Amino acid sequence: MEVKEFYSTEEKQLARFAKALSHPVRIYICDLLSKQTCCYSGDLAEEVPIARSTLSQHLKELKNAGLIQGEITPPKIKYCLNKENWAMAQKLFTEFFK
Amino acid sequence: MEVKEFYSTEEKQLARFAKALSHPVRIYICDLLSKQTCCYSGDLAEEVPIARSTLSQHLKELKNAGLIQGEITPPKIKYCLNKENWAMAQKLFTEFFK
DNA sequence: CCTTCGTTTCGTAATTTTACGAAATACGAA
DNA sequence: TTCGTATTTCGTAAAATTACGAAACGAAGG
Repeated sequence: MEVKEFYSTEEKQLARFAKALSHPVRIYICDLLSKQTCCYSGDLAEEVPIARSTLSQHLKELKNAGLIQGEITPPKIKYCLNKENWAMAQKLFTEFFK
Repeated sequence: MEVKEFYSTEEKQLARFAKALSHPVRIYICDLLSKQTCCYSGDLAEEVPIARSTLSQHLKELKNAGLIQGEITPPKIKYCLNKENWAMAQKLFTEFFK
């Protein structure tokens, strides 16, 4: 028997997006990706003052939250916003603050 | 000598707000407060499926992030949105997703 | 003054997050 | 196939988050 969920899908999804954005470097990355179309992990690594492995973890979290996606273009990996989910996040936040 | 900050004030502030909103119960609380004007910790405790002490911790986090404020009206405490910071969060998120 | 009510703080535990360097992986080029 | 480049995963450690119940607290009422 399923325990009844207290929180709505929207609430959980919004919290999930918020969590993905709860670190300055992830804000920075998304901001960059929303301005230019895409970027490479390596290019980011040169800008951002953290280890590459740590950056990779942050990218993974954004990816898990669905906000970005990575496209392999050997030997690099090109990251872009996931437009669909980005729009959904935008909508959820807009609703929330309305 | 101050180490130069990599992240801008806006980035850090946005991450801070996002962090405050990164848990469903805190989304729930803010949502409630944005719809009705105010509410009491006790009333929340009856709705929400967590211990009162845990709820108190969540309220504290929202307060620390500046999103809500508590007003003592003995023997209860009335919580409201902090309108000024709420507007700021709204603006930062709107900018961010634009 | 002592009790009660509403709430928060304390003590504690389990889990998650953040961070790093070393090692592993994937792929194209030599 | 071996090398070099780009990136991720692993192993690890420190710190933060989330959760609970018990205890403490502050103000009003008896």
